[in-house]
Amino acid sequence: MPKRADLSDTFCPVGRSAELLGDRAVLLILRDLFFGRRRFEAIAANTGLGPQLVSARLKLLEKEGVVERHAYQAKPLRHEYRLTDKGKDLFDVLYAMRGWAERWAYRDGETGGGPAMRYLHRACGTDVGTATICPGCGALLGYGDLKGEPSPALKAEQAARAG
Amino acid sequence: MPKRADLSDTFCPVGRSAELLGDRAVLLILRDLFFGRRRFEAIAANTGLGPQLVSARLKLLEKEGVVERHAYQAKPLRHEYRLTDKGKDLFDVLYAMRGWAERWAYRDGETGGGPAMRYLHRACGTDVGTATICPGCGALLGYGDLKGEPSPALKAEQAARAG
DNA sequence: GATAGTAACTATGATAATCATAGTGACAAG
DNA sequence: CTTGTCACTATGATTATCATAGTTACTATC
Repeated sequence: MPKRADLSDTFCPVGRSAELLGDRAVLLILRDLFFGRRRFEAIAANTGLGPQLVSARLKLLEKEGVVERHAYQAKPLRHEYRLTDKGKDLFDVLYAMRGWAERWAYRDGETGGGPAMRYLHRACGTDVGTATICPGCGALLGYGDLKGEPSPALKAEQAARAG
Repeated sequence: MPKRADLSDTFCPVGRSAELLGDRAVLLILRDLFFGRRRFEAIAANTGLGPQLVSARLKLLEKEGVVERHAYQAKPLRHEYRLTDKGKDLFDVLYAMRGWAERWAYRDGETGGGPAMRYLHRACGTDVGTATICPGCGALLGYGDLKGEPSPALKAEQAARAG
């Protein structure tokens, strides 16, 4: 790519988000962070992205205040990456993307019947499907309210990438 | 870029969405389509993307079943692009992106006080802010329920690009 | 105490996507 | 019959991405 046009000073809010989120690598890294993968190598392995790209994007996300680098051991200095509040607030975007894909992006029977990823409302145990409001108790759903459970097929895929 | 890794057969729903949505041009074009811009030239002018990119992405979106090409005149054959149901269902994603940006992506006072883009609930007239449930009447908000109104600054920017 | 990991990166070169700019085809209007 | 509009396609320079290999700083094993 050439020097891509800069959208960081548009007044359009979607344009501003697109500057950061309109990038496959950023989206995949955020997904992994929301999933609890905080280590560089774990993210690189699961996303399938090269270390150079992961490095560049984590630096960008850090600069944007979406993730924080955190040392988790000192002897050989090692860092992990954590979502900030600004980062956690991106959950709605990723959750909407997941909902759309569950509804439209799978051929019949491909997942073996259910969704590729099931979400349960922690408070009441209801399977929320792709809803943003719990069908069981009516509560508005956000990051932390939900417990994700990958389908067997997805779990197998992740295990294969980690090995 | 090299031949980018293919995510269309991951079982991860975010990965599948990212295959399409992890692209600045796609996001900007979708934004314009949701905004009612259906003509090639209007989209190219407003997004600032070159005609080649717009052409390529519209073809991709059509292939994915997100937009439909529709002839609006026959003499000189002219087409416009419309969102399909699958495309309209992406509203939640774009709306979540907009909400995040309104909350985090503007420096103080940059928009002149309010949000860069105001959304009113058609049914009750309430300004919904960045909520997904109407603060006035409690209804769940989707595409078609909302009326967007760009701020003066955003309106001026769009007019400048169209000129 | 030399070899083999482990984790988090950086370096290198080939490939391909993006941008800017210009051009095309079909018609309408002046 | 020249100019204008709309929806594109063509071309060449630039640069991001991928694949692969290498680096640094330790720890654990033989």
